[in-house]
Amino acid sequence: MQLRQDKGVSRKFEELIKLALERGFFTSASEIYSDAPAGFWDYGPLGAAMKRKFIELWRRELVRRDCMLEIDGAQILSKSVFKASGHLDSFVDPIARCSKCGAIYRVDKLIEERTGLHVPERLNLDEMRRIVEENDVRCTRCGGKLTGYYYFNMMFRIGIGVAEADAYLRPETCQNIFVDFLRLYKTMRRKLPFAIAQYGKSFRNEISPRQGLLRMREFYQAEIEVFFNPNRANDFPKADAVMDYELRLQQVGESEPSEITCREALSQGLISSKLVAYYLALIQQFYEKAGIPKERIRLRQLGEDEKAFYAVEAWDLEVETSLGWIELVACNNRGDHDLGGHQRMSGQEMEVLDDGQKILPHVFELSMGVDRSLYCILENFLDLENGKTILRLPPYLAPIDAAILPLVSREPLTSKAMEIYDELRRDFDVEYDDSGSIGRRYMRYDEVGVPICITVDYQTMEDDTVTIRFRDSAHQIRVDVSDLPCLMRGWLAYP
RNA sequence: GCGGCCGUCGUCUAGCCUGGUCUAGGACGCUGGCCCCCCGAGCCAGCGGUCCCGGGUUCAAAUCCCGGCGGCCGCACCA
Repeated sequence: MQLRQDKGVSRKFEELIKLALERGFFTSASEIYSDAPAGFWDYGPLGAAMKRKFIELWRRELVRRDCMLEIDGAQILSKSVFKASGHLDSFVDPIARCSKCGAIYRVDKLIEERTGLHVPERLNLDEMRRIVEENDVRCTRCGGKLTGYYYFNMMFRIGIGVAEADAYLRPETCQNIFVDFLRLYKTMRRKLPFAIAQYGKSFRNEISPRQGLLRMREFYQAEIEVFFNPNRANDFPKADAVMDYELRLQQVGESEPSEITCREALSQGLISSKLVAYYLALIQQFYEKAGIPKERIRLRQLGEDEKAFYAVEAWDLEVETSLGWIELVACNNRGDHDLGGHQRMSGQEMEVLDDGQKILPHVFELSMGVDRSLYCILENFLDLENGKTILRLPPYLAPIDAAILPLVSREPLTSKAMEIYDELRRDFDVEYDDSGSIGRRYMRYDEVGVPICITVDYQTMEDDTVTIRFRDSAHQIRVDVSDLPCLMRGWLAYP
């Protein structure tokens, strides 16, 4: 049930991009230059503030809730890291060029398209060339022969120092976590199972970035890597608390998700272990806390042909938008792919003691696309009814907590409003605004999701009370100025 | 990267086909003033445009031609 439109992007997508540009959520990077490459975006003040609040929710609902360790790693990592992780060899597309017209093709896709033969993921270039020649696969445009076979690696390669030694911008944040695993395990005094989290930038040289924040070349990930003993993945008492929680699972071959408790999913064998069930529950709950309605969330199981090269079990958390279902979190069981790879490559033994024996931990990850998540949340709460734009964000995700507005731009109301602004602005993200009629200002702040407006009027001058006007209902109440900090903390509180 | 459509103030757009009257017009927004107002009020003034970039044709290019860059959709890839 894709909601994808036949023509153009959705109206909501367009309105959101427009709002983002006009009000400072995000804008394309290098904008004023005509050579600005696609796939790079700058967050403006409101976007940066909202992202900060989103990450704070992530810390609250995942990192702190589950006692994870959070690190902040380098974005440039050595070539060896990516040899070990497999990205150097496997994070590639096989490419060939038409010798006549220069058209560029993905060889595996072209073979499948022309011959119907399925090309396995890890077939090497020579074999692909052989298949091309045996089946006389040619350029679809001019019929020319294919030449110049090579692998296009989606990592950005960079040169370090004057010698320009090969290194790469990380294509996923988690490699730092794997490389640092043993030191963290030893120094932070953890026992399996435990998780390490990281929020930061990743870089992928996408062939064709599209759709604003949804596919970028430089993007934020918030990743969680859970290290566990594969023999004891069901010895996991923490999961008991979520056993009756209903996951919205969509298995391979199904077209709709179905709600099923963790307990039931485990007994039917849909999920490999209690540990995996627990983390799937946590991530689904996180998006519910972010305000996405449950029926717009699904955990879709990936088939063999869809999974990343390192995954042995994979679920994507997806959210339904006006553009269709968008993948926000890859939930992958990476097995021992990463620690095993780094152990072989570095010679550093990665095995740890658990349950009386040395084992190489397996990894289950929750790899979240932050920018995509922000898009989906913004779109979800964008209300365009009645010719007005109201961004009905949960208060704890709103970039601005409150606006402080003198009813009219005249003394002593302006000074009084400024006084309240001075009083609040170190504890809250508040703005002062006396420009334009009060109605216009209410609308202005509705558009960017400010949940409450604090209006200073003539009565304020008499009894030190202000009008509180709520974004979602437009209802007003009167409160004492001295009660504002306490009341605001309540209105902005997490659920 | 291919194919289709497209690119004019912050945003939306008129003009492009039929080159000159365009030193590019309007609306919304924004700024200042009057007004002093509890849900986008009104009036006045103002700011704001490399017409995506580069080249070509022409006496003359937003307009015609070529190349590039970018956007959207489709193919594909993915957080």
